Amino acid sequence: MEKISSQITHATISQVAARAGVSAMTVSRALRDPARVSIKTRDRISKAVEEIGYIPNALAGRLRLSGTSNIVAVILPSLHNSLFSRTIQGLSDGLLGHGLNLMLGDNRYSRSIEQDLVESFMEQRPAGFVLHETTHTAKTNRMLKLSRVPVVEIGDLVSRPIDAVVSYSNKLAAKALTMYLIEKGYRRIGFVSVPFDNNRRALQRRDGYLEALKASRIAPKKELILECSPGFSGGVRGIEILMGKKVGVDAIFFAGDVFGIGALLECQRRGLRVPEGVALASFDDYDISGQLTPHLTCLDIPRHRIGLEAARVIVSRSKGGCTTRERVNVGFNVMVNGTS
Amino acid sequence: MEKISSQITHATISQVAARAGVSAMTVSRALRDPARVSIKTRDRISKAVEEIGYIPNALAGRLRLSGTSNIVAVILPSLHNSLFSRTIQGLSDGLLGHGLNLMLGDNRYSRSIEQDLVESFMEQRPAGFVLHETTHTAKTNRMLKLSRVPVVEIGDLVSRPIDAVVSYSNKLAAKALTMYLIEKGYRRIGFVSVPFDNNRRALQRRDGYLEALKASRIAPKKELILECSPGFSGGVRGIEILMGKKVGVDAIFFAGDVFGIGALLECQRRGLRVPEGVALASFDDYDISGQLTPHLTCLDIPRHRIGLEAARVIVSRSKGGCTTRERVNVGFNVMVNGTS
DNA sequence: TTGTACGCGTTATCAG
DNA sequence: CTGATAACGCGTACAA
Repeated sequence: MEKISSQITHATISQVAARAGVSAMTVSRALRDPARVSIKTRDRISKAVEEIGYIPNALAGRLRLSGTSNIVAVILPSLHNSLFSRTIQGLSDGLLGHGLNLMLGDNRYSRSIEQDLVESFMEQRPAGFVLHETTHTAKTNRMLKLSRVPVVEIGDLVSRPIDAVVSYSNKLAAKALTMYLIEKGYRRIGFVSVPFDNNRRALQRRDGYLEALKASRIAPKKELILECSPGFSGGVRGIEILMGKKVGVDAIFFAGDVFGIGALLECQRRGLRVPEGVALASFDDYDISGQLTPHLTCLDIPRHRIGLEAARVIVSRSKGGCTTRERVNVGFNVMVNGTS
Repeated sequence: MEKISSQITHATISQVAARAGVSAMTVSRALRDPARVSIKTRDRISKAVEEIGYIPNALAGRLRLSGTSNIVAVILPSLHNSLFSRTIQGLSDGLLGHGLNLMLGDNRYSRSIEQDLVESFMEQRPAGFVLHETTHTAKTNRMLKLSRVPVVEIGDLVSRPIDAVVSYSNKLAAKALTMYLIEKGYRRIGFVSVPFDNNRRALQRRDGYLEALKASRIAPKKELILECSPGFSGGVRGIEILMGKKVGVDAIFFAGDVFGIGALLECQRRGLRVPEGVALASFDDYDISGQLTPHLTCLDIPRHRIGLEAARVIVSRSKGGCTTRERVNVGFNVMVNGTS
């Protein structure tokens, strides 16, 4: 890391003080607790502040308070995903007005990058962490626990979070949607996921799917479970393979990313009727889904609310509220629409 | 703003020093410039660092350097928009490996919120600002100029940026796409935008559209220019109105948000053939566009690259590189596809 | 109501 | 190669 030189100039509190003809302390007070400063002095100070464009130095201020910054560190797997945008927006909404700001990083689905980010962010002494990932390297866990900084995990409703968790159960959600398909009469239900390797959420969803089958005494078939790489093309590929001659499915559960949308559009291109030819269901209700006909049957996950609640938890903890383990289940809804 | 109490604990450099049996200074050196510390000492120190889980305090460090933090402040109109996700991802990619982190805020399309954010972020003494907006309040301008912090504006290729600009010309882009439509033979070209009020980018796009008409000696018609609120439904509304009986258009340019997609889907629902019944063109190539048939004719704006280049400029300036006004034109492409 | 002294955790400088 | 000292900008505690 090279040196960060700079022509950057910032007025200091003593410059304001000099200009206003008072001590630095009086300026500090005028800014923080105006009532304890005479009106006359206060006016002179405000004028000086305006004139030289003084902006307090939070680095110094927070340091003096021997404390943390007013930054909340957020680490998501990727920034290029509209689901996460909704969560980020929720966080921003929830932090607004509490003097807390967002610092953002993406771990590119890698635990080791997450570890680097946590370390780097920790150097800023953030007021809290929001992590989408729920499984971490040992070192990441150690850093987070040692610092006792508020941590909210949001990717899955784990039973033993580091600190707090705000999420939904990926497993139960997947199970619920699968059960719905079964009740609806479908028996050969395909399951298309992003690659399972090391992806806890994907595995949880698969488990949910399998549990639903088991509960209904339907034997799972290996050839009905697919791993596809993210993107619309994954959904297309899912249709290609599962609608191939040998497999034979009557419904497909697209359990990740934008697979469901890609699949629905591919069906339309193929002239394959949905749900008559094959029923489709997917995780998450994207904005675009509602524009397609038929509207995709899906799981509605309150992504924005996850951000909002995570923010609430961070705010509460950073003010010294609850400090015991906390689990917030935001739940999910099975949205029955036209593709099933 | 209430007090931020905290049980948060962080080891200090002197604790490491005590444990390693050296002075704080030696620890600092061992971390920053290992070559100047004997191997033996260095090992003892690393051990101590590991044991107590020491993470440097950037607040204190940067303060001593009387300088800026390693945070880059980014302010976008909204976080819930996949275009901005691409820019954010580009920024993240471009900052990666330079020891700079992202701090993020959304101004909700309001200049006064932007002003508050700039002030709040400035308190963190960021290494630079990236602003999507190109018109600011007087105070915002003042704060940014006074601090001499690197600023990159990215929303439009303005001629006199505060500091630097990395963008494309909204006007030329809109003009180019309109010209293309005209050359293609269309004469009654509708123009659908987000509301113009105070939105410089929207106005620039309209100007480009009007210039293209003028250059081709086509008289602009008021009834062909529409303002719709953001979202797919704006595109739907555009179709509803412009395809109504009285208007009569042969092509429509959707100059904002996801209008083009909403419009194309609405045409499909209506059984309106594209481009035979009406040609469609839109700003920005969304991921989903390529999945629709026909693929939308559009302007391809390199959103990710804008983030990347903006990051590059910030990095360069924060290292004391170029400090004169800088304009980076990332350009755009007219992507001719099936809807025209 | 206002000012002084000190310390937050770190690092540049200079001495040893 | 290592340590002592001072200073970064601000706010608590106390004194005036």
